[in-house]
Amino acid sequence: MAWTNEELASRFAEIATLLKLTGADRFRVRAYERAASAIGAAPVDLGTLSPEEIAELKGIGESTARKIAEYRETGTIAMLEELRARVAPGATELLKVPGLGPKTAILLHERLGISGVDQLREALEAGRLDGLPGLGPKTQQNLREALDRLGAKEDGRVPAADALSLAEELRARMAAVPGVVDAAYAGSLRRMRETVGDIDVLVASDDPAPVMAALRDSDLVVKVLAAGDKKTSVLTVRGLQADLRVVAPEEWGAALVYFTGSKAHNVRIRERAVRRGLTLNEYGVFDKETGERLAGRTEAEVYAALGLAEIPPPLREDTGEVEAAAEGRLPQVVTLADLRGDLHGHTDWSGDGKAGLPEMLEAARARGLRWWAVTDHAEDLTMNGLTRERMLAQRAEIERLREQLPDLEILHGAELNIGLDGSVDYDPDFLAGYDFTVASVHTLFRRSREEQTRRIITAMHNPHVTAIGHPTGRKIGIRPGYDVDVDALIAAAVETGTALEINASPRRLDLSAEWVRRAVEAGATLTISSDAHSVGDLDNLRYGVLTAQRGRATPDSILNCRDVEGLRAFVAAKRERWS
DNA sequence: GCCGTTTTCGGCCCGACTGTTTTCAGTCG
Repeated sequence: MAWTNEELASRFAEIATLLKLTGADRFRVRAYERAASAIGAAPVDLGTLSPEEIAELKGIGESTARKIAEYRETGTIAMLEELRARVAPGATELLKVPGLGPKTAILLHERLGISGVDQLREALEAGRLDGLPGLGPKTQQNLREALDRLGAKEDGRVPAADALSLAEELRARMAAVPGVVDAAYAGSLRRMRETVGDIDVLVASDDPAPVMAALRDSDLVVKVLAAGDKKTSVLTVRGLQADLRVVAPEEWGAALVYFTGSKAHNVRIRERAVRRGLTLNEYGVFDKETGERLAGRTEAEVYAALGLAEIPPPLREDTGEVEAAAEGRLPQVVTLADLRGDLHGHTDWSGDGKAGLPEMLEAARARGLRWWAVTDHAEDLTMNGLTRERMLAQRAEIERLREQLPDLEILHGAELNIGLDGSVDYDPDFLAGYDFTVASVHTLFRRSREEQTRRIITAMHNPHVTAIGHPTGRKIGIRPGYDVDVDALIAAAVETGTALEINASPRRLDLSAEWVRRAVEAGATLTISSDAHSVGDLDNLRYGVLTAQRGRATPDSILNCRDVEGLRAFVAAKRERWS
């Protein structure tokens, strides 16, 4: 079964871009952009639906449905081919230059025949842009600098893992400025997208000037891109743009909604506001007739004024969440407060753990967890693994610590290694001594899809394997992971009663939100696991929760939302059924 | 091109900032 949505979405996005370059009506362009996003986010493979069913999806009408059918039948779309023939091949890359939009791209092409960034560079150097309307010396200089930055990075987005610490640092510095009531990072980072294009920091204060100055003068900033009374944009040391917006405290909720996005979500709720005789902007919800202010201090207040339940940030992608919130059928997604324990964590008993067992346990307890599974590496991982003897010694140590930490339940587990044949470390009797195990692939990534899939499914049939760790092995921005049929893993997880991990490390987020959604729909049980190697890593659980929210997972799908008896019952059920 | 608490046509989100515009267009988010 081919999964064609992503491919289709990119074709429609291309149509939208090409239409812009032909000067098409902007609403028509927006319709294609919406169609692309609706296709990309559809929870079912459009290859399996009839044209009538496809046209029922929000944002997809008759015309788009016809083009989808055409693409399925012929492998292409005539309109797209015509546009490709009309627009010069390099023209779309002009739109990737910050500050250069469709109007300027068309102007450059019509007046100077420019249809690519290299041609633009040459024309700038030769002074051929002089005298064109709207392209004075400042604009030309901005274009030169934008072209230089464009050459320095491959694409504009970086893994969220690379932006989080900088965002947190910026937030903390802004929060420390006198007069600041609240500070948060927003944008795609708050929605927990896997990659982000910039960092958005929002501050509530009645005195914006010192906050703006604190950012401009920061040692984290290499260039100020724009500086106004309400908004400042800078380029940071890591080449990532950061936008700062300061609002009054009573505007905080409205600004947080606006700055968190997504853009498509904002457009959707503003349309809803207009239909109800209201105006929504970053300062609040207002009555259109009287101008009276109706909401703005909190996000919940803003959504309520629009007749909506509060929508968790990861769901704000205009993929049906607004309609669901209006009809009271928003999924009650898992929250950090729902987590009672953590099922994957390391100590310095493993070669790669950085903190001692007592420290890790105390840190888990301090974060409000009721139980914590110690899962150091098993012996087959030669560098970091523990022998049987060391494992038994650790178990004895845990026994002692249980008396010292009466309000934290300690589970003794292990992170097992899945061999190429699907076997795991130790023998069945030894494995039966663990309270819980997670089994992961750590070696031989470059095997075929069939081998990898068979390997993991075989491990799932082991009665002592409770969960599969980081099921695809990817590291965002570093490596794609091994080739594996995740749909088959999900089916086997349901069949065998094995849990699938949502590894909460921002570098992994594995399973991804898209796979979480499909696993939840298939009825699988998931874990949200920190995979902590240090005390601070325990805070990564929140990124796992946000990923689970993006995948619309509710607490009943998440193993670590159960109390410890519930967890033990899950482990026992699988052992009894398959032993 | 899509869509309907204004329902099959006439609308389609809203504001900040920049530069070159002497009142606003273009771009961005």
